[in-house]
Amino acid sequence: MQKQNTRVKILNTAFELIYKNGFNATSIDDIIKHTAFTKGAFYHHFKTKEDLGIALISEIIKPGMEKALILPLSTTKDPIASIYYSIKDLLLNDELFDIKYGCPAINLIEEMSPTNKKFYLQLSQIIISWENAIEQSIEKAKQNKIIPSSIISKEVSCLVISGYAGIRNLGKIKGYECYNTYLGVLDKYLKSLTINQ
Amino acid sequence: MQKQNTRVKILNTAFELIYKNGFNATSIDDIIKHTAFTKGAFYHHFKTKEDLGIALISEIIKPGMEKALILPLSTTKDPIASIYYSIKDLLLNDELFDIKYGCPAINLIEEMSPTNKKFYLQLSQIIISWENAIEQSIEKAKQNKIIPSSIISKEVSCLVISGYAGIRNLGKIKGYECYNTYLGVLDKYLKSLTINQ
DNA sequence: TGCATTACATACTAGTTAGTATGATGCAAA
DNA sequence: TTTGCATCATACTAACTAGTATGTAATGCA
Repeated sequence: MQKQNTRVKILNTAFELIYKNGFNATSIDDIIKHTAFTKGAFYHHFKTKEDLGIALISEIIKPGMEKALILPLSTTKDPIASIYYSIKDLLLNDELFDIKYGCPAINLIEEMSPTNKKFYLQLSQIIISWENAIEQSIEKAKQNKIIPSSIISKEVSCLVISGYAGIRNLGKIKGYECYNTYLGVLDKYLKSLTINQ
Repeated sequence: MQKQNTRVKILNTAFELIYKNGFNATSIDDIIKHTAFTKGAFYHHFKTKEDLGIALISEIIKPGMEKALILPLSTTKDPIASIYYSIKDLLLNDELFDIKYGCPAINLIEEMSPTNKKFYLQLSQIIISWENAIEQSIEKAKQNKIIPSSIISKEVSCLVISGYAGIRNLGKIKGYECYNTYLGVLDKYLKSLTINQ
């Protein structure tokens, strides 16, 4: 019980610091300084710093992305609208995330995936899952005659995901205004795919 | 003459290492180890590591982005096509960039702009310049009756730039295939704006 | 030619880094 | 009660970090 508590506390503290400053720029001393624990506790629960990073992804970032972006798509009657609103909710209403620091998953892809294979594999899974969820939504919309069958679902998912990744990057330098602009054009794009626009 | 040479050599070496590994993960010792010079040379030409980073942006990254993405837009007769082809050229033909490591400018925005004001200001300028160039292209296309005046140029630039930033991030985990998919949907989107599709 | 400045090289420092070694405490089962 | 394991704390190390101090060779200029 207390074991889980300590581990989770360290993990949450690490998440916040790494989210704001990056993985390499956040030291283990930094992390434990922000908790009531010491280095002994850290290395009791995590084998290495890399181990902490992997736990961070699989236990915090991945569930968070799934809850915000994937789950809404699998339970909806209006797949096209759900793509839009899941992203809108995440960008405008998620209190956990600060526009200045972007998206935790995208940040880690940027920083770690080119140089660390374990990070690369974990982060790939998140993106591929989201990609699949969007593509299934598009196929569902085709079946429901909401959008024409000529639409290539892979292209839609590519534009949606790259747009999300990009706007979370640009938000760091342009602020909230660009989120609203992006949501406006995303909405128009998705509606332009539908048969009765 | 030789002074410029040493500085430029250090700068180019630093660019390559920082492009691949990030700014924080690249040490000054790393950089000079990849040149024929020593720490004395480094600190003769650069006041601090931050100073090197700023020089990197203004002397290598900014001119590179302007040449690849901004200049083609200001000298063309077909502004919409130029937006597409400038990005296509950069993604598929630029030998300097490796898909695995993304875009140097986007990488630095991701890593440094939230925590370093000088980086933030320099990198903002690049994005704003590109944004303005795209918006002017859209306005030009409106004047030439290529696209309807109802199109909001700010929205187009937002989708194009966020798409570029995002796909250079996703390229790190998905490889070249996603560049082609992205270029396909970018082409379709831009053509969907035109009057005679 | 003499001199000052530039352009480096070498050797250092103080602080930080991930990770380890060892010890203390509590708790659960025997 | 005692044994053993889990849960931490403290103190350490070796390697690395940005930056400095100081010296020296080359270069431009009077």
